Amino acid sequence: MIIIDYKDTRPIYEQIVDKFQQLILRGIIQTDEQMPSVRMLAMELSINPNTIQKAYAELERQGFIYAVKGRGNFVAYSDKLLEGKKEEIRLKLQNIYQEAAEIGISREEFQGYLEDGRMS
Amino acid sequence: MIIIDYKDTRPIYEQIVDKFQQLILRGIIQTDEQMPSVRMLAMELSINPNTIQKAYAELERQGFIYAVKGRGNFVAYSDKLLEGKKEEIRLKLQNIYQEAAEIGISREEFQGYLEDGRMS
DNA sequence: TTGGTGTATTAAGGGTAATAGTACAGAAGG
DNA sequence: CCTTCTGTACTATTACCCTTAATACACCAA
Repeated sequence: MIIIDYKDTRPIYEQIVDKFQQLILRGIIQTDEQMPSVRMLAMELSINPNTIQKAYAELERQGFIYAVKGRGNFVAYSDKLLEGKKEEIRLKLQNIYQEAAEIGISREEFQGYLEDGRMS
Repeated sequence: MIIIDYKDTRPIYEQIVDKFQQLILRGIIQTDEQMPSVRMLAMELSINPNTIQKAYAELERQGFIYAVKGRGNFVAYSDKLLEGKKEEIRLKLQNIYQEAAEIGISREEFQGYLEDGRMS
């Protein structure tokens, strides 16, 4: 379900956060479904429980999951999460467009990248 | 010419690299023009010469400048640099589009972000 | 010769990521 | 009640990267 990419320069906990965001937003893990326990997932990925703990704390902070002491972590999906993610993507797109503009790429040329790329 | 943003989480040397890439790609500093000396720029920005040195080494590695011992660093612009930067932007755009697709955003919706944003 | 240039080296500090180990509290089931 | 699972909290340690600091050396030009 989760795979760590050690070639990725981002920290492990961040990769885990992103992966679970995807799984939740795409409905692969559904509302109120139980997340893997901190210790189980740590064992499975051969990393330290503290790292999972950090990822789960972040997911809870962002509203993706909720924790019940003694029972586990559960998915707390709502439409607001999807909207938040969309907004994040809008911002990233803006930043790239700005970066393109800064080196003299016109809006038309930029849009062209999206057209002829036909990105998978 | 160069301003360091201490609120930025990226390392200083990376900010300097990016800034000079822009200045060179936009033609504000032109081919064979002399770069500020390592020591001078360090003084001006109130940072350590080693940090500038690291930025210049990276710029040289990427082909943006060339160094002449005892004389200074000079701009080595060529069209290939602009093409390289465009390719980098294309890749970033692809990654974002893929991220959008992964949470169920259609190509049309994604293109819409570019239209109605009217990004400055 | 003097002063400015790039370059290399070593040492030290600070921050963050990750690991390791321990401890405590709550829930579930026998 | 007891055991075992769960989350949570805390400290210590290791490792890596960024940055500063202080030198030292080689090269070029005036």
